[in-house]
Amino acid sequence: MTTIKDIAEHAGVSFKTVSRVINGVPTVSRELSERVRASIAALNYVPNQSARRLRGTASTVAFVYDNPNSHYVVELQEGIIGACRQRNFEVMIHPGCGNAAADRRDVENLARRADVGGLILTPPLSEDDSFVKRLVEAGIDLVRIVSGTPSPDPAIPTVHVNDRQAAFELVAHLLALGHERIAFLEGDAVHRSTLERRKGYEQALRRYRRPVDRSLIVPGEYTFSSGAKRSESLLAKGPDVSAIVACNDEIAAGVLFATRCAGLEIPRDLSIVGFEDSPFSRQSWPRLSTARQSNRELGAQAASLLVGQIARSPDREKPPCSVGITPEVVLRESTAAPGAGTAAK
Amino acid sequence: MTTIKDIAEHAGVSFKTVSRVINGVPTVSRELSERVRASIAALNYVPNQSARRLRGTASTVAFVYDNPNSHYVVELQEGIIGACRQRNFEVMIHPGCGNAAADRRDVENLARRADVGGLILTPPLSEDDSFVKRLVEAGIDLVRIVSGTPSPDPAIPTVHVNDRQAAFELVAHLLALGHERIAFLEGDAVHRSTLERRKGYEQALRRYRRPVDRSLIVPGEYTFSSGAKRSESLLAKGPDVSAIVACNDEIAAGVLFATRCAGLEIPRDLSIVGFEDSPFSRQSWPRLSTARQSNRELGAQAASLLVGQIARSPDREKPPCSVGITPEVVLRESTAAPGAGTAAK
DNA sequence: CGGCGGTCGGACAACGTTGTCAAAACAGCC
DNA sequence: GGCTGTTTTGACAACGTTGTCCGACCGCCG
Repeated sequence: MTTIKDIAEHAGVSFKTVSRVINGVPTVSRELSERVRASIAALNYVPNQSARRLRGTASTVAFVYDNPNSHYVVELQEGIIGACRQRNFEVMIHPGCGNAAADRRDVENLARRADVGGLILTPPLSEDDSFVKRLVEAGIDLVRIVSGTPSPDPAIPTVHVNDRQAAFELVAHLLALGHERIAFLEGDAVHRSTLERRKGYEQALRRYRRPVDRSLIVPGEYTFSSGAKRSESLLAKGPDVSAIVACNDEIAAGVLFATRCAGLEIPRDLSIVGFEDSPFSRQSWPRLSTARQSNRELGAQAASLLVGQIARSPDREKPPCSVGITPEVVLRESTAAPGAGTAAK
Repeated sequence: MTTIKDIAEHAGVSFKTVSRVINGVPTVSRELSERVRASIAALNYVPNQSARRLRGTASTVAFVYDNPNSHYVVELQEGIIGACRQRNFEVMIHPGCGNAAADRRDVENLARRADVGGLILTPPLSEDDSFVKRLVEAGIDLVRIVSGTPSPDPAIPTVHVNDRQAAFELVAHLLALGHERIAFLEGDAVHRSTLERRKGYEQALRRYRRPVDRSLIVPGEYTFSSGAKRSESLLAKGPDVSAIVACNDEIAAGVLFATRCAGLEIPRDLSIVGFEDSPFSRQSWPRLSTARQSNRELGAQAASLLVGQIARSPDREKPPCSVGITPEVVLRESTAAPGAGTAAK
């Protein structure tokens, strides 16, 4: 394995100078600096990250998730990895086990590890406020990704996803199409996105002077079967519903499944919208109208924030640390004016 | 951060004894050993992996992928992470960039890094034989995951996925249902799974004395749109096709989409099967018959093999190193006898 | 009593890197 | 020559862990 000393020998300088060049210390002449850089390229040398971490000059960020949504996880982690690679940070992936209590304990141990510099937390763990606060007060650097609007008091570094706004826009679109009875299928209550999306739904109704009918808001889970089951019973008792807002695309997929079994045609008999722009939403027929967010950007933002936290000088105060992302509405064939037209190509 | 010396102090022993306990050196009395273990648990100490890696006694495996299929990637990586965590190995995730030449260069540099002990390669990179051979000959420990049957000469540690067998069984099932004209939609040619699945398809036809009609084998890609496009043109010119074998579920999803646009009903007018048991196959309507493999197990197997490679004493020969997994056929509502029944619930 | 195996601790080196500090070499200036 | 200032080098410690070697102590056996 090539080390810093091999570079020094190859370039004819002391290994200390090589270290200076790598770390950008300004007191090194241009000539030597270039010779060292040439040698690094020639031997394609990469500094040993383990040694750096041991020394305390490099660090690792842990990406913690417990989410069955694969494309969300992969996109997020690719965003994180990309941002970290630029800055010579390593990424450790930490999947949860599904048990919230065990996961919390796991994460606490993870944060205590010497080779972990900071955490990136995702829902639902990131939305357990007392847990997150405890970690922060213990001096652990972290960034949480949560659903919500940026708070004025960014005591905890956070990336906010403005689901409320996205839901507002989706519902406003349905209202504009002429829908009056719009049902809302919630996701898991532990996910704040459920609450935020419902708030956006209610705000849109109020904003456009429509009543909020609690019987049209149906609790449930972020799963296919939960979507199917709920839409069945919803349509059984209330045939006047002309549009359904599903809290994510997987629920929407369940709705699609169940309504098709019931002989309804989408979007003629029922309009459906989801959230997340999952691959399914592009592959189903009809394709789903939904709200899209760039999870890669989300991950990159979170990683940048965390790196900033970790790299700050310890005496300084924390830098400002709250950013937001608003999903973008994507209209496809699952929405139309009530009774109007089919999804035929 | 708690170190080995904190443990020593807490247990009232020398830090050397703690090291011995952790590394399972037998010359330590049961009593002391238990006291040390208790202290480790009490302070929930985890050895600093960076120090171990620097010392050469721990290592990292890199998981290299370049695959748009999120659930495949996540399941695989969770299998790998689980297997590595037990053995105190770290996992580094290395997503490809989509450019094969750049990826190869990237991986070569990755393998050269001092803090990377070995690689887990996935298709299509793992199936570039000359590239893989070059790495192995350079003394790099790796395990490749490929489509195929275990070879008698396991010079390169490999986990084989027996796609041929799976395809054989799917086609045999279609033949048993009474289908005679069965089309085959290929995936990307760079993926060996395309070839293997086609071979299984052809073997089944031959085994049951049916002709292999080359015009029914359509090249293409592992994408939704490729599936949609090909099934359109296939049905336009050859209306006698009663079943389609798609090389994966995403292609099958495209077929489902296009046939529905064309007004066909599945499975009455056409039977469809896919591969991979993706979430889509369970969420579409009708649900797809497909071949399922446990990607978590696949990842765990690959990781175990690689850990064995890395941990072997350097003078010893390589241990035997080839294992196989055969996907399991899952029958759902997208297959039926030709013309028989609908997918009604 | 002397020697032996089992058990433990101390001292030290090593892994690759970076930070600190002192010192050497060189320049330009009075 | 003596001064300041810049550039380069060397020596050394430190991060946490493991391995090697040696010495100390224990109880046990001959």
